[in-house]
Amino acid sequence: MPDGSARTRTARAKKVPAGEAPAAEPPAKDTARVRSPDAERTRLDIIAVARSEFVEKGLDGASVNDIAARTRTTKPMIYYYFGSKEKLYAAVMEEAYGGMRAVEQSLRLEHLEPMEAVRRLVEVTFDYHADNPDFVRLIAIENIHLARHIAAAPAIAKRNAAVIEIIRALLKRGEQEGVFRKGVDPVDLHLLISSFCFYRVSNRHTWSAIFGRDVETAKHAAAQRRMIVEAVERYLAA
Amino acid sequence: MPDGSARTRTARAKKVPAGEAPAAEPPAKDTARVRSPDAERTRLDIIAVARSEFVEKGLDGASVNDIAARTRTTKPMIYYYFGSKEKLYAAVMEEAYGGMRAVEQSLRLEHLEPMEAVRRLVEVTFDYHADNPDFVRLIAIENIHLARHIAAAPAIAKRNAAVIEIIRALLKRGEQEGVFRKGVDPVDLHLLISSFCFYRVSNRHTWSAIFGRDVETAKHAAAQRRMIVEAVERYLAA
DNA sequence: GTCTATAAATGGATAGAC
DNA sequence: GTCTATCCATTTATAGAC
Repeated sequence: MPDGSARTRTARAKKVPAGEAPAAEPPAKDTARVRSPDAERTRLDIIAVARSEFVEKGLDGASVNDIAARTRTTKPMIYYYFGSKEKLYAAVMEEAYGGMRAVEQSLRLEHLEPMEAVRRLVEVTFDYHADNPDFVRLIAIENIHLARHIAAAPAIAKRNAAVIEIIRALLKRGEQEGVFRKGVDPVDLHLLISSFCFYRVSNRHTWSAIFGRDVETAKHAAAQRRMIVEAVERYLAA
Repeated sequence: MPDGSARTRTARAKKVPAGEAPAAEPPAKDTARVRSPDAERTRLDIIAVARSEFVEKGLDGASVNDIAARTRTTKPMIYYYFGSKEKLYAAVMEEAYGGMRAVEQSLRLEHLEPMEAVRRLVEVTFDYHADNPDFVRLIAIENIHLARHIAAAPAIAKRNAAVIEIIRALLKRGEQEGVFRKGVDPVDLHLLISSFCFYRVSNRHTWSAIFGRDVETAKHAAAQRRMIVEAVERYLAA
């Protein structure tokens, strides 16, 4: 089993963790001091193309040949940089969570009334998923593969679990002010919010095939946005 | 593009819809009068094995070789019965929705008070998803493939859209009795319920990788079940 | 209807020159 | 670091005997 990708290694001193063949000294990838500007440019090019291919066709559906063809470089370079198709995919996954994380960090909910803060949290979560269907697809694909690749990269988990603390603080404040009920679990609340925002994007194809409704219609999207906001507000109300 | 699979054809009189090569008279599959009992047995055997392989590895990840190996028959037979890997997958998909549909039909909500009926609807939906993770995976996989295969089989859509009428009737009754608010869209309500029940199963792997919580723990499952019931009840309350 | 054997293409991955 | 050319396993799919 791979360790996620070479990216997680930060210290040059550390050698290959003893097990696989060293494979011709992979490029040391310090974000601080990059070996070659071109190398990093090539690397980002590969990641961008790979992301789009994996989004469209999944891990098994995508082919390294096709990825290489859309790159400015060639197939052996992909293996030189990433070692395998699966490690390339893992590198794509690692970047995928970045956006939502950034949004969550910029929320600054502590300046708002608790109920107002919840509304904002839900709306922001809704909008992010609606605006980033590629992100949603990547997560769905990763779940098909049992989250093997993000499970192998603990850094991802650590950074992402931060939302829970934001929600926990908000719940506590709301309880103390008497506007929220007591005993709500922050992880479960996050589940309630995320599930709706995610599912309406991830399952929009079966949904529109079965119910003949284009979920993405602006009119329905707005109604659904109001719906989840209100559902969460009412659920939390004291 | 295929029409879904040979299964949807009911009349023997109908010939191949003009386009592809007839390919050696595919087995006429009337559920009423089956040609050979063994043939139907073989067919069901293939479907069962294929379902399990597709569930585990997805459409692209599964291989016809592996499916055939686990069957009591051989690879050419799979092509004889289904024509292609993708049509075999489509046949699996067509059966996938059967269970949930059956559950919905047996609900008999009209004998319950509206609020009690909603609770029951939510609980049954929750339990079905929790007890059938394979079903959830198939739907997730189908969405990765843009629901191409169920979109090609309109019969699936028609049968499944029936829940909406059940919900619509329930909402109307609740409104008239004054216990439900007005103006709730039945499709959106179905979305609110389904999203939570589906997502907590479909995304349990990334979820447990990130939040380190096994969603399937009985304790958490029970809490989440109460949560979605209560969230929907409060959302609907007049 | 059911099998053995194989075609034909594509897949991931590398050797080795520069 | 980057490329050309290629290896070899695996894949979907069929031909053809029975």
